[in-house]
Amino acid sequence: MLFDISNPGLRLGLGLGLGLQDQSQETCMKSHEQRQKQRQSQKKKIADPRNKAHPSLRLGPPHDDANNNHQVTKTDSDEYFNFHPHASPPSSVSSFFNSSSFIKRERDQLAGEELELEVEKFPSNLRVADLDQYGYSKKKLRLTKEQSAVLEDSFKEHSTLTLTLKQELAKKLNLRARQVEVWFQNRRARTKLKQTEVNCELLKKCCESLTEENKMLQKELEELKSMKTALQGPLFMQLPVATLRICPSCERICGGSGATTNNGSSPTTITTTITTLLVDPKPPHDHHFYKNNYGKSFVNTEESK
DNA sequence: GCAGTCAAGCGGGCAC
DNA sequence: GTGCCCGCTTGACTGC
Repeated sequence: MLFDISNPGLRLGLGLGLGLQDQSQETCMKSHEQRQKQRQSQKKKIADPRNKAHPSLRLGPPHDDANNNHQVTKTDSDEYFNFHPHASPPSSVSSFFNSSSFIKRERDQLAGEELELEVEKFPSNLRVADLDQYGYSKKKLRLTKEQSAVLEDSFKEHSTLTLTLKQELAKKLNLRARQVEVWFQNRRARTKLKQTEVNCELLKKCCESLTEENKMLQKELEELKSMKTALQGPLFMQLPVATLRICPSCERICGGSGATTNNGSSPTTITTTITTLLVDPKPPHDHHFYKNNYGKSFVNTEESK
C-alpha cells in the first residue's frame, strides 16, 4: 500500500503492508467517508504492534507529474538534492507523523503523485525526532524566491487555478500540483486577511470620526440649552435689545443688530418671538442665524442638503 | 523565549 | 461521487 507524504523535494510513500493492492487506483473511487474510514483503519493498522515486525522504508524523489517517476532509496536523498538544488527537504514529514496523519491525502494519490515509503522499515511509533536516525531531515519546505515570484505573478493574473495552469506551474516550478494548489489557497487566505484588516482600519477611523462628530453635536446641544436658559432668566433682560433681531426667513429671534421680518413688515415683538422659541425649540433651519456666535459649530442646513 | 510567517493537513460545504 | 475551495489548525522555521 502506498501513501504519499506532501514533499516537494523528497517523496515518501508509506507501504503499510495492509494487503491492499494498487491503493492509488482504488482510493480514487472512494468517497470522503470511505476514505476517512480507510484512514482510521490504516491508523489502527499502524498502531498495531504486529505491524512493527517488518519495518521498511523507501524514499522517492519528487516525481512531479511529468518527469519524476523513479524511486530512490533513502540513500539517494543527497544525490537527489544535489540534482535538484531547489528541492526542499521533506516538509510534511513532521506533520505527517506528529499529527498522526499517517495517511496521505487521497487527493495527491488522485493526481498520481504518490510516493512510496515502505513503512516496514520504521517502527510504528516513529516520531519526527526519530527520523534523523533514518537519514531524514524534518526541515520544512520553503519555496524559493523564484518559485514564489512565479506563483505571485500567476496569482496576480488569476487568483484561482485552472487544472491546466496548475499543472503548468507545477511542472515549471518542479513542484507537485497539490503544492501549487495549496499555495494558491493560502495566498487567497492571506489576501482575504489583509482586506479584512484594511476594512477593520476603515471602520475604526469611521467610528472615531463619528464619535468626534457626536461629541461636537452634544456640545452644541448643551450650548443651545444654556442659551435657552439664559433667554428665560433675568440674564435675558440684560441683553442689549439691539443685539436681538428676528431671522428674516424663520421669523425667530436671533442675535445681531436691527430687527426686521422677512416680509418687511414691522418687527415681531421680542415677547412673541421668545414665546415662539420656547414653544417650538427646534433649531433654526438656516444656521447663519447663530453662525457669528458659534462659528463652525453649526452647519448650514441648506448647504448640507 | 516568543511572536510572526508559511506550507501543509483536516473537515466541511458546495457545484457539477 | 468527485473535485475544489474555505476556515481552522498544526508545526517548522525565522527574526527579534
